Amino acid sequence: MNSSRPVTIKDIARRFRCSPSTVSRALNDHPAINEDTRKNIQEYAREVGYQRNEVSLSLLNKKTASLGVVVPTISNYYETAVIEGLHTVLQPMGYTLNICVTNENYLLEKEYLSKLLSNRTEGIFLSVSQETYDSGYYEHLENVIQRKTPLIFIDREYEDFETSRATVDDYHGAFAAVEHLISIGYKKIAHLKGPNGLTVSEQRFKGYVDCLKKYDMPVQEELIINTNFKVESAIVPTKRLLDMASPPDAIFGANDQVAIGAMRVVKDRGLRIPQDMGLVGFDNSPISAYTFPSLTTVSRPGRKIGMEASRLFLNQVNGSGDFVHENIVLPSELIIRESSLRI
Amino acid sequence: MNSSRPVTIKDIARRFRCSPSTVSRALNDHPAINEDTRKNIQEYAREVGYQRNEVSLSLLNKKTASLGVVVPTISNYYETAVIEGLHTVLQPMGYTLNICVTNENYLLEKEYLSKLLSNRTEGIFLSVSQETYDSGYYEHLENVIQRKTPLIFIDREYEDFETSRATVDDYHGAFAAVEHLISIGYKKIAHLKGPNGLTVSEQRFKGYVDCLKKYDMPVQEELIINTNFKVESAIVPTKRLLDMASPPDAIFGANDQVAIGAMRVVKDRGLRIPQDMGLVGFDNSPISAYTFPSLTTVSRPGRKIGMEASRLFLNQVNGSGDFVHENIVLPSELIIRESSLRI
DNA sequence: ATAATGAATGCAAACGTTTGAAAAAATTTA
DNA sequence: TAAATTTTTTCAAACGTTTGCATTCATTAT
Repeated sequence: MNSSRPVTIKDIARRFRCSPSTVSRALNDHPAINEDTRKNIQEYAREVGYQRNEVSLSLLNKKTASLGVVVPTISNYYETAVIEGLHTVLQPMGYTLNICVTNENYLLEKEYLSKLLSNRTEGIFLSVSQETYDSGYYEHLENVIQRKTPLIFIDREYEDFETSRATVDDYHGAFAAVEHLISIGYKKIAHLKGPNGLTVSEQRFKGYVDCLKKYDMPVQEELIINTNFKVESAIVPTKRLLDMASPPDAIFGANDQVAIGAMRVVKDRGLRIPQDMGLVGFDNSPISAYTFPSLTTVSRPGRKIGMEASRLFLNQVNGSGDFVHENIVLPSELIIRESSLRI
Repeated sequence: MNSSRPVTIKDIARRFRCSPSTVSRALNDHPAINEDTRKNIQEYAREVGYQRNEVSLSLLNKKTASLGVVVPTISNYYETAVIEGLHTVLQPMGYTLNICVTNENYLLEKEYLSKLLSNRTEGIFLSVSQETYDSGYYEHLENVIQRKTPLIFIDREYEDFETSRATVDDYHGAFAAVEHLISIGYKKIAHLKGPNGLTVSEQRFKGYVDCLKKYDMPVQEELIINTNFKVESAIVPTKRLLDMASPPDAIFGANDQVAIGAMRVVKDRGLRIPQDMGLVGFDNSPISAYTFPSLTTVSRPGRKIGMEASRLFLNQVNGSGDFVHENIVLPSELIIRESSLRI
């Protein structure tokens, strides 16, 4: 009663004066077990709250049914949507997700990967941290590759690694967003860029630049300012844009958060959106539809990414040895709302 | 080279024609091992990418260093803040967090708890799902208690369970919010309530009701409408409020999301905030400071809750047997911003 | 009664690691 | 050179479970 040691098969065996094998078979409904024995043992097991020790089974079968999800953050809508997608597919298959948050920190990422391998995780979904990306380190991944643990990149990738990958087409999403602003008639479009070095930031930035070029519009250094993807980080940059001698008439934010930050500053200055200033975000976060005015944005199918990534993993696990890595790129979709609809 | 079986201590022992014990001791810097042997073995181990199998160690030591975090959702700011708090304290201590999302589903919650126990998780942080709460089921918890696995409730609780618990003082937060609206001079205050049955919803609701009563203001059924805590769910209810013969002049939203939904509807109707309509939310989510007007709200220290919950867990683990359960209630704080500052 | 069958159970090894105690090997001391 | 000491290594058991094979026991057929 006061001993909290979990009851084991051996305990039950002692109680019934039989061998552990018999108990194991009884609990697993093995046919070669006497009906009465089976019933008695099962009943007793239920009574004393027996729960099979999965750790020992993992050791025996070399299967842990657990997967690692290593992400830089979980405080954005998109990341949680991805996790939800992974969950939707993998949970019903008996997998447990081990979510590790690196806070964009290389050392933590490294430690997590090592720990996951030590715990014999059967697969790893990785969105590399910014620090890792910046530094160009990749030794911590070699171990994963060497061990042939399936590794699926989410969003961020190393070009020179042979792995599967699921990504949103940030480039074309950004391109479409800027093209839309141009089509409406905005002439001078600024960009609140995401953190340097991240694939998502750079791809969106590239979409922005290429679109301007396509329409023979100048790409002006002073119209491109960095943020860290958080609301606050858009405040100062936006003020700087508005303080310019000839300020932009539209802003393309690298995500909804910074667009919303910009929206606030613009309105504070008494400018009207979209008449005086056009505004586009990225993510299609739930709140973007309910700002005032509602925010034109680019949808990013996080849930789908999670589900696709799961599929890639399952392919790799179930497939034969000569498995070919896939690179899934899901389209992003421009969602036109009030913040850019100047008539 | 092509065999992906992880290299074990036995493999290394074979290679050096020594016993596994020697290898184990060499890798762990045991003093009774010859310096040369140690160096050779360590070098070779590094070369072949040896990583200790933690599963076998878990079995041996009956320690898994993994903790379960069972929450209904991770798509809100608050929940992720809590997880971050847990993380901050527990990660450096070597614990791995196993995050399980129940989607407010009883069966899933039950399955997760059972799985966590089977995996010999050393502690569980639980915010029970709404379904569980509604149904009043608790058998799935008995197992946890019986096994003496430390169980820390976060926010939601069962009154009749002897466990530790960390919570925000929703009641007084809500009370303060409504009192603030009254002090400003708002006369008819509506409430966009959270899902019925949840402690957080009910406590905030109770704070609202009690505050009205304190100031001899009537509690009117038709001014209290349910939402599901999401932005969209505030739209129809707010419209219904505004369509009333004599509509309210202030709205207290059960969280920031619904307050922001309400804000949108109110502005669509051409009403001014805070002049024609006062508005208060709950959570102090990052975006609430940057809406236009910025949203008066009640801060909810999610990070702190996570850290406190960690502390409760550690107390229970390190403490002596005659451990007394603690019930931490952190204060929430009214953050006054523009949406309620009618002068 | 005995051999042959079938049903029910037990034995032992395996998964990978650690660890106290014993053994072996090397070194020092007398 | 033998004994004593120290250093280094090995043995064996343990963690909890499963499973092929061997064993026991009861039943049936001869």
